[in-house]
Amino acid sequence: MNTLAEENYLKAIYHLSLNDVNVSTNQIAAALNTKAASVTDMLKKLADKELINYEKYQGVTLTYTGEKIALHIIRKHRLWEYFLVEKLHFKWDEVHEMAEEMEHISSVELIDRLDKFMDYPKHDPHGDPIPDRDGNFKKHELTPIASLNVNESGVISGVRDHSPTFLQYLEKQQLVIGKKIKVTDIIEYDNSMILQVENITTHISREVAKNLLIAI
Amino acid sequence: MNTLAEENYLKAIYHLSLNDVNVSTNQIAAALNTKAASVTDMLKKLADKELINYEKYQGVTLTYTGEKIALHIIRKHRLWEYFLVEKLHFKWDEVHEMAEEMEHISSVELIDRLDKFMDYPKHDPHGDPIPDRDGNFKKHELTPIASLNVNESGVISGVRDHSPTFLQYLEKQQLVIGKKIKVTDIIEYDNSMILQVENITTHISREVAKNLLIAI
DNA sequence: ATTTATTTTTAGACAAGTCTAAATTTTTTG
DNA sequence: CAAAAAATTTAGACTTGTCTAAAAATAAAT
Ligand SMILES: [Mn+2]
Ligand SMILES: [Mn+2]
Ligand SMILES: [Mn+2]
Ligand SMILES: [Mn+2]
Repeated sequence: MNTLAEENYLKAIYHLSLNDVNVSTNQIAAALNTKAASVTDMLKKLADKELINYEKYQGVTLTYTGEKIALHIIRKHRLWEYFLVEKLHFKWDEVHEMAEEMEHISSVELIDRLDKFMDYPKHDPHGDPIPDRDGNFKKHELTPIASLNVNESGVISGVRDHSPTFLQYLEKQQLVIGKKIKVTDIIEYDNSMILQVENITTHISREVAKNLLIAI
Repeated sequence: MNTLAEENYLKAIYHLSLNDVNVSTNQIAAALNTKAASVTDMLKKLADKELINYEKYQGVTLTYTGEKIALHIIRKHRLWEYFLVEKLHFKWDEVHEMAEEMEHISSVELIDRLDKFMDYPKHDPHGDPIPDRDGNFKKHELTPIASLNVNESGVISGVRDHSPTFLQYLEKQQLVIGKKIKVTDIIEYDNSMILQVENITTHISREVAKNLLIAI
């Protein structure tokens, strides 16, 4: 159907589209660790297949079909991540690279059965929503802890940075999905925040606060 | 590490090596649905990497390293087949094509945990042995039902033909792994065989008898 | 509104893997 | 054992996806 490279481009374009309506050649190149010239070549191919809308120098958007394909790959990625954590007991910082390979397994029946096997999980280990087989999902409105004021609270529900180092740090601080937190103080000097995480008090930098998301 | 194409060649050579010490270019081409010229190109590459012993016009054998890699791919293939049947409830004739893709997922830790998750199965859904992480397995000595005489019996433990049509036929006749069978008669005219499978009497052709394996 | 800087595209090349057609080697056979 | 047949390798070409370097277009800045 589509090659591995094409799938990776579609997925990257989808993710970049969440921040910008039109996605630029250079953004894609950066996301895929490749060069702008290579991206241009691929954009032509994807446009020929009518998976993206592409006008020279103007950046791209996904077509309806392109978005469906991207969402299906993301569905597979997140279901496999859930499987790896819930069934094989990997930690949340260990699964992304494996899922990058597994998301390209083509069988639709397989992924639907995997979904059922795990009882239709709604979110992956990082709190990201898992699209259903039609590509639909509820996008939960999350805010960074950084946007809270003193005495406000919420439940940790997602991360903005998926890097293993960040995830490992969070785990060590017990700042994991589902934990209820409350901002008890904000240090004026560097805007760092003091959190109450259940019984524990934790001090996090502004940087961390920006990348840790909560539902209020 | 190795490309998808290289892995498929190594696996094909391994399987063909079970029947012939030296594997020929044409045999590999047939097994992989490709052309002899393409095979020659790849054999040079695999020889450069010291994964096969190759002398022009003489056919190939796997090196120690080449065989280890082949066995690791086969381990992954069979563990995923087991997973698909035992956990996702696919039928034994449905899983091979999916496993052809899944066998290339690279993580060793993943496959070891999958192995543990399923409690270290020894055979895949078709009765083929699953190598352990070091590539070791007990090769069970199986014989085709065709080699039995009247009144001899055994337990169905493997198949020589893995095609969906054959597997579907066997399932319909209840001739599945683990069933005890006894040869009650052999028809002289066409060498077909009458079997007692638990309470049922079944009549199978010589062709089927040759491709259905039992442990005695 | 030009000039400069940045982004994007084009041109040309390369590696992997495949193919067809032709040349070579091995095997078979009369 | 020489001629024919079969198997294998080489030569040259093509596709996919990538790259560098140069050209063209767009955006930013004086
Ligand atoms: Mn991920
Ligand atoms: Mn995730
Ligand atoms: Mn199989
Ligand atoms: Mn099998």
